[in-house]
Amino acid sequence: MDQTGETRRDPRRGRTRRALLDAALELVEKKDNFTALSLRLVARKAGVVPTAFYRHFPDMDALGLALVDESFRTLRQLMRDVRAVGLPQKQVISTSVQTYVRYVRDNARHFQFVAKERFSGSQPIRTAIRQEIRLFTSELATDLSRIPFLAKVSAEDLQMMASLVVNNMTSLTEQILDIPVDDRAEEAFLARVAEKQLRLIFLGAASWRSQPAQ
Amino acid sequence: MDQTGETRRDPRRGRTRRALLDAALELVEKKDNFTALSLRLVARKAGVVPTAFYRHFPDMDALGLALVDESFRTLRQLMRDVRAVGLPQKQVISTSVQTYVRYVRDNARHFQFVAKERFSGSQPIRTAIRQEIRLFTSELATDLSRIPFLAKVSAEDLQMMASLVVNNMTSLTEQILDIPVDDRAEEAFLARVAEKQLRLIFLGAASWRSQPAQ
DNA sequence: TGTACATCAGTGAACGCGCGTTCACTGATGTAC
DNA sequence: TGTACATCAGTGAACGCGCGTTCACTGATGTAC
Repeated sequence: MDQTGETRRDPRRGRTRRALLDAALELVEKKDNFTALSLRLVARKAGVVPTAFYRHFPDMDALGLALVDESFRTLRQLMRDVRAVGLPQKQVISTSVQTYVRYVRDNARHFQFVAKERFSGSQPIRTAIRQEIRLFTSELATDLSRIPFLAKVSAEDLQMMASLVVNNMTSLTEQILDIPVDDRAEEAFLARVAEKQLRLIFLGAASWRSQPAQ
Repeated sequence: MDQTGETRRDPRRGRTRRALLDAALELVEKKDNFTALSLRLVARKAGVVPTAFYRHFPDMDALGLALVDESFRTLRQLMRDVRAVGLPQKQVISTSVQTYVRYVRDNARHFQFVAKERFSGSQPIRTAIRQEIRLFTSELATDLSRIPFLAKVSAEDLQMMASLVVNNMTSLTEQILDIPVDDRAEEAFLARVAEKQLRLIFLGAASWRSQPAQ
């Protein structure tokens, strides 16, 4: 009854689990996507025999869901940190984009995994990712509602604006992941475009309702 | 020398090729993604023996590239038609979104394929899709440059705006594909949100440069 | 601290299966006369 | 139009391979005394 994983003290348990997760992340980059991985391949990369896999996950889907969870747990942490610290209002967009790009770089394998599985993963994995993104968008909508010039925007329109922002950050993420890690020039260019896009969105948002049609 | 496919008159050739393409499209919906399909499975679904596959494509990647080509060829045709006809300026956004949503529904399998393979396909397939989207975005930027209130916007900023629009149409596409075909209410809701997002973008675009920062 | 025991992480052999690709073939179809 | 021939789309057997999963096992590690 008390074997919920918390009480299992064998240190190998945690190490091998970590090794399996890391092996999967590495192999996703090399083999196009997660579905293309085999249990045996992941076990081999992690340095254990195939049957050892079952000590940690019932199947590959369970491992994939653990990766989804990890990916968004750290992203939520980032958002919480940013909210707690607050940002200099002056270049809030520029700073946010810079921070985010660095974060994507630092967690490239997790973002790569999510980008790839968002549409082409197994049904449970797709559902889990979609749910996380929906949650994230709602949290952003709440943040937006606190911005003075958006005070009068309806809840539905705030969601609409939040998803506009999320769509474009998603696109930025995927573009960042597509360029070589050392191409700082291209990275800076993509960041600059994303900044402009966000500025344009907020420009539109600021005059929303006040003059809704062209 | 003259055997470029044009001169091969056996009617079975075209029929089986079509059957293979259709089989792959159908199986992509059922099996999560294209990489997960096997040559044997596609051949079986198309009603031919595995070896017959090689009469039409050297490997699965070649079939995938043919599907990418088909998908964007028809999309480009739609765009050309829209440009030729022109749209009533009054509800240009609303009409465009309606037309596009209907088009996505009518070609759901092709769009599904592209959405899934854009990030998780094999390298050649990803590259082909990316190239098509880049081309599409550039064409849209050209269209935007003809809009009077965008006449003074720089080429780079037009690209930036075009990619903003494409990102959000892409997201709309993927959301449309995710809901059941008969859920017209949800479909209408998604279309309405997309319309608002485009209106907000054009609102921002209209005041771009005239007052670049908030 | 030292020992005896229980737990369970990891092993290794075995299985049946679907895979991509090869090869020699069959027979339907289009073409030349 | 009718026939003889060439082309090549589709067949079917065979191969070696990596797969997921089963099972009985070994031995490292933590715990109770």
